[in-house]
Amino acid sequence: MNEFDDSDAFEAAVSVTVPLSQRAMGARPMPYLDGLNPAQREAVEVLDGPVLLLAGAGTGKTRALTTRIAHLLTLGKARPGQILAVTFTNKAAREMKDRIGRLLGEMVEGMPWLGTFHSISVKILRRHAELVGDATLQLKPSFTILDTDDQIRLLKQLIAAENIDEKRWPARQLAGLIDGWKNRCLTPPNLPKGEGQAFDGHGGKLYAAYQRRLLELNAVDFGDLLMHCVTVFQAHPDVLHQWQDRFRYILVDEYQDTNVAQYMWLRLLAKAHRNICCVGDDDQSIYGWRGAEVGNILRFETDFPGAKVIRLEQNYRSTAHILAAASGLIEANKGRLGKTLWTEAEGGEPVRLIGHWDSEAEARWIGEEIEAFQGGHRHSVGRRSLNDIAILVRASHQMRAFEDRFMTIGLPYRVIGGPRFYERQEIRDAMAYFRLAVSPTDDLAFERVVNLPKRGLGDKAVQTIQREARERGLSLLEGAASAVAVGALGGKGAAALRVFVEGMGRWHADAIDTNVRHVELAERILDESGYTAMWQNDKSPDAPGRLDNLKELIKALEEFDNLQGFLEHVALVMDTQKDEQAEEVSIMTLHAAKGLEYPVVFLPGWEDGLFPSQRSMDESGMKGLEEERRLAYVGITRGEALVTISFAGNRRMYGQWQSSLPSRFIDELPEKHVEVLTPPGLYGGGYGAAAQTFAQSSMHERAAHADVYNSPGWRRMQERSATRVQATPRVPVTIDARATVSYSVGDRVFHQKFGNGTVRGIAEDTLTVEFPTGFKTIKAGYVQPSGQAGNLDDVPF
DNA sequence: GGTCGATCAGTTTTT
DNA sequence: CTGATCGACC
Repeated sequence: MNEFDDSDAFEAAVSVTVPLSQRAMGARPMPYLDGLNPAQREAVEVLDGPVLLLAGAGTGKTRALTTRIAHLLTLGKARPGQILAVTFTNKAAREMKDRIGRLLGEMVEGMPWLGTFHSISVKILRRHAELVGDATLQLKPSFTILDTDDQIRLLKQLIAAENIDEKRWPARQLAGLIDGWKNRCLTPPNLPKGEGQAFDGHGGKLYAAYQRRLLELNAVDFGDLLMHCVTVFQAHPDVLHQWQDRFRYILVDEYQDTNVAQYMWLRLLAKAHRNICCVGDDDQSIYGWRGAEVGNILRFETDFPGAKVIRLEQNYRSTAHILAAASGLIEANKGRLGKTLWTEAEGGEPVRLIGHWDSEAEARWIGEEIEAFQGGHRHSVGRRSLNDIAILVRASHQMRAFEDRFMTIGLPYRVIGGPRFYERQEIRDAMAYFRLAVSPTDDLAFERVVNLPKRGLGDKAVQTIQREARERGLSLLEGAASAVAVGALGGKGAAALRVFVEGMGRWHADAIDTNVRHVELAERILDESGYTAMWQNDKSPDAPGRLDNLKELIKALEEFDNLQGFLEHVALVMDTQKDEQAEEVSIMTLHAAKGLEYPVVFLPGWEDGLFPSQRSMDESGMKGLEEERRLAYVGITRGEALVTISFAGNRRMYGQWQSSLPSRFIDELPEKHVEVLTPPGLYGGGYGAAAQTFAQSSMHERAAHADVYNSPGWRRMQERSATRVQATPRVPVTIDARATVSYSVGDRVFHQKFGNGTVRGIAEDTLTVEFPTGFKTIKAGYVQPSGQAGNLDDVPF
């Protein structure tokens, strides 16, 4: 319970990791040091004083970091509770725990201060909550953490209270501003005058009102976690000293992504002993748009005079061609700390470059390439599992072309980084019910679920409840009870509200009763409130999926002792790792790909305006362009064996076809390491004369009002490909469809995305299905026989 | 109070 | 072309 006395039992375990007896018997004392290269070894062994570890892509950064921790522990320089190790994501924290565990035996839970900036800040803040606020009102240690939804809802109320036209000044925008301020640790009183004028002159005032309201709700948002910590440290030197003493060694992952608040947080904690080791790569800084300051890493040596800078440059991931292409590109950026990645690996294929007629052709071609890989008919790279292949796009809307295409040809894929489990609507709704049952004063949760499922309680009823609550100084739930009692509400809404309030009373009683099993209680809340029924009665195609998610939520509850503990956990650890066994191609954004690696990588959409993104360049000029270039660098360096860059001359955007020029980044790639492929349909590609004629005639048409094929990039492609014309082999591949069920025309089938439909045609394993949204051609493996087969009511005409 | 149509905007995302 | 959001109407 009390993290202050850490885990002594655990520390005992560490000391026996390498028992003296074993050492005396000749066991190597530090086996984990074996196999490190000289730079990595230095990174592990220079323990005291400030260290900046510049770790290029694929250079064994995590290994160095985790080994360093193992080394600190083994040498007895610090106990586990005295090491602060910060990451940005829960995933990274989890991975570090796992790897330290593997290095030192089963001690995974022993690092209480290994976690994200936010989770560590919560732990710190809970101990000093009363120092946040003013003489009239302070935060309490039981504060709740608001998610983005709650935050927006709150801001909407405040904007309305100020009589501001919410249409011209949307709450989202204000949320963004406030976020930006908190990222820079600007509290309302410290906000520069000019900045406070943002949002039609009301920015500063609304910010102050918002902070006040949060305090009243005993709540904080994500930005507050860091900012409050910093302000507490600054205002209370005694508190700061206590933490400075505790954390003898500090390690920071992805330092290039830190914002001002995180930077201040770290500096304050490291000021006394200066044992801080920051790991990062200035070339992979891609989060400037959300407050990250590359300057933090560039300035490290000035911030910590005498800092030791260690470069990890030996790459263990990619071929020399891939590294050279990436390095050549990133050299165009100014103000880098500078690194030269190298590899011992020999051979490998150059980075491939191909231009396509349009975005559909691009998707088609990539689909065919992947099928060819799967069949093992392609390249030195050999046969590849779908799990080895990733498509990395600049913007998520690019994914659609691939999804559509892969759906049609029956190529299994997964999208990484979509809406996360705990961000889904049904999960948040359920969570709000649980929150309210646990803390009946959670007004935001009340507002979320009071009319969900529909209970006939609209804006007016909610206003009545709010008035009632305010007048009597009650929470909304109590206010609702009171409104029912005094008969402030008429009609059926009153009856429904009574049921809701009574139910909530029962659930709360059960929530605090340790004899009631929380998993069962959770299920009961969802059933008795009518929430489950709401989705059961919902006929939309995603309703079954939502019910599944709710089941999964209940299952996740089993790992906790009570609802309270679960809610606490979920506020910060908003991800669940689902086992990904299936063979699927991964599709994701470049941002989501950071830190990942794949043998085969496709980088489509390298067109000026899309990548680099026009908006980035407009908003941030050269800085923006450089960040885009780093993004390109991140993309290329994800690939291990084969990277393929492509662009399209035409792309459908907002329903309109728009022509585009190849990305300027293409011309920045070093030619020696690039092989230009000939697109099918042009210059005698694999599609035959008819396709070629078609392509060429259309090409002239296009050229009439777009200069795509006169662009430098395109011209150079033509020059390069003049000597080698490579036909694209088209290998027919049968993708193994899942369950083999046979269908006949007229059968009812269900599809995850399109819902229920009727089979109208069959060709081999491909079905033509009529969905409410239209006809689709789909591999049989992608649909299931519909449970409602034979129900004539559901069959159109 | 709920539903349906018009209107409008439209990167990248973690906690 | 989509999807989200808001206001008018039932």
